[in-house]
Amino acid sequence: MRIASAERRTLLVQAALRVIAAHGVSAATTRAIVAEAGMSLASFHYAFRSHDEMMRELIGYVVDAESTAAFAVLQPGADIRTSLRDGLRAFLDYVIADPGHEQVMQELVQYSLRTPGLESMARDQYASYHRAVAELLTGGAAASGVRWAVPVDDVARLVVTVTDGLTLAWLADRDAAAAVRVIDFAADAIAALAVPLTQPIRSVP
Amino acid sequence: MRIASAERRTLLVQAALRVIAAHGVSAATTRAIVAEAGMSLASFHYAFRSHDEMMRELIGYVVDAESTAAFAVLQPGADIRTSLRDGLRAFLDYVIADPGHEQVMQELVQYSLRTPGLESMARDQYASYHRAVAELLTGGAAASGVRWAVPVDDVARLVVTVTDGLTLAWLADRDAAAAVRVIDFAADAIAALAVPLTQPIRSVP
DNA sequence: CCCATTCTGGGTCAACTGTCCCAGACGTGT
DNA sequence: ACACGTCTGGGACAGTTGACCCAGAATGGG
Repeated sequence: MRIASAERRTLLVQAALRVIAAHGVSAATTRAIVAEAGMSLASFHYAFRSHDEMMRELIGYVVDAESTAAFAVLQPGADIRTSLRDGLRAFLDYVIADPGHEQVMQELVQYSLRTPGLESMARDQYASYHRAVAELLTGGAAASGVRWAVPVDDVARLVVTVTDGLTLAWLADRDAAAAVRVIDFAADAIAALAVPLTQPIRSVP
Repeated sequence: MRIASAERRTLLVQAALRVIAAHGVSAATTRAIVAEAGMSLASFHYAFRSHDEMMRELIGYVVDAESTAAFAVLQPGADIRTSLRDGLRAFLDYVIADPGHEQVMQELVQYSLRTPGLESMARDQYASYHRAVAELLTGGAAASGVRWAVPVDDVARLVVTVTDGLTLAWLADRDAAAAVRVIDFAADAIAALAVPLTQPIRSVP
């Protein structure tokens, strides 16, 4: 093999993610990971200097993956309230369909916060969320012919606050109906922050 | 000693909580806990059959503690929007003052969700939160001369959703100003669910 | 004061962890 | 075909973990 060096790192990271999704961060031991990847212990330490180094790369990997996963389809013409509601419901459906994935994200944030030297990665993870949602909100507003009356970054933080709270509560009590009620309320409330875009915005009125 | 049996269990649980707050769930090993409690290994296994049994009791302990910790002071006469905003801000101040505590709560939820046989404790934890917040909301509404236009349990879930999302984001990026903006928005939006209580409610109008 | 019960100190055990090592298999360029 | 660098298998290591065991200290009732 020739190009395997970086690729095998990715294979090990993905195997580690499968182990974490199935049994949690604490079960992601070096041996469990290589077993999942079908490799031997020596291969692991040939690709990574240490288990910690692999975890660092893993967190960077999920942050990148998350920031490019725009799991919302913007429908031009729909009003912003409907777009928000549909987007949040799609997110909930996704969590319900694959609870392991969001649980991994939550666990990795905790892991980052707890591991010396990795605290900044938790910040990066949230910055990545906020940026992705802000882009979605900007696109959604344009598609609905509105603009945000407050900075879009603030609106993005609201949305992420809701999705996080929503996810945690659903993971704990699996009450999807209650989650939908939260979504409908949040969509209404957040949509109220959008104002009609009658005129192109100009700097000096 | 005579009554030490139950008391020593509590002492060990509290020592375990201190260890978890300082270094996370994974650091809460039997030896670290007895060191924190100033006991010997034998004492631990005299009080608890196993480390797992202690963790189960620990989670029950924090759920009980949380449900009786009404960390909000209701001010009669204040309007409900102000009460909500002040209550949420007080919660944020508390998180900022003692980040370890809420981080422990988050970690314990993840631990419950991951540990076979403890999944129901995560549900209990959230049921406990929702019940406590619902009581607070009922009291707050009464103190402000309003009533909730939707079931108070739904309002409670909204509040818990916000506090969870708020806490996670702040733990990650420590942006208190952004958290306050979220709070102010949430207080406005949720207060809109309250309607004036002009008449005593009667079953048949 | 003595004795039975309750507790503890220290040692021990097997299991598991991350890490390392080395002989040898593999593929590649010549 | 050959030699060389790249990789892997299996084994080993020290450290840590949860659990246990037993002799003996502490304690309180008689």
